[in-house]
Amino acid sequence: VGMMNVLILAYSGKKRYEDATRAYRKMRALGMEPTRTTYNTLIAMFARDSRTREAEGVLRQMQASGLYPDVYTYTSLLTAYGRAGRAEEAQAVFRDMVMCKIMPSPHSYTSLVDAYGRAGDAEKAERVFKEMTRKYPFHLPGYAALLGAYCREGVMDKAEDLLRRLVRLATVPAPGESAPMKLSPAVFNVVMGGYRKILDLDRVLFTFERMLAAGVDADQASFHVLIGAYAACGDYDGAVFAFREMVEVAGIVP
RNA sequence: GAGCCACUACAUUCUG
Repeated sequence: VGMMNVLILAYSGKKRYEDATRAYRKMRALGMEPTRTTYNTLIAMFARDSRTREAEGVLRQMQASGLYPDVYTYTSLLTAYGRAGRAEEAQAVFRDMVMCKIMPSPHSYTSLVDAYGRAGDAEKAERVFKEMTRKYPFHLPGYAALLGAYCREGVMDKAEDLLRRLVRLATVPAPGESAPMKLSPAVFNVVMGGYRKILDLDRVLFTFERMLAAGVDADQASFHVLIGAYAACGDYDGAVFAFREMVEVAGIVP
């Protein structure tokens, strides 16, 4: 069973839905009992692609086999509805989770923040974010999700404020910690992406520099945004330059 | 019994 789970996980990572579900069916045909991990893996696979219908189907099979959803299951369902732009249903899942005494993890909060962000409701995204930071003050994906919400709405001043707070947070160790929090390139990438969308190349570059100044290394996504920003603004020399920088730093071409 | 870590779940670009 463990080996089948690994196989299904491998398929799900490559988005081979047919193969993954076939492996799952074969499992049952061979008389093996799928575990919670089996179901969770399948649900997550569909969730990432906003295939809520299929995710729900797997959930029902999971329940039919007597297994209860856990925090992984619920978080994937949050992701499924969130990515599908169905924030209210994500909220319903969240309530359900709490009612069933499953403690939402930082992942869960992030998915719900993201759900509201995608639905264009930055207000509610903010509310969930605040709730998250009460329990998990330093969960970077949660910050990135809210930054993304602001960027999608084009309220870059709010994104700036939040990013500034984050950079400030990272200059000083948290209470009880010896080292300051290490920021991820992703939080900068999100903001760069927001500026790219409104074709503000200066701010994209400024944010990029700020990331380096904060001691954070640009990753592949950073360069993709950067190159895309140059291109979108018609600066092809800049794009080529950024591309060369990327290769020189160790990036690879997708 | 407790604490770290790892596992199936979270955010940013592109690809599919």
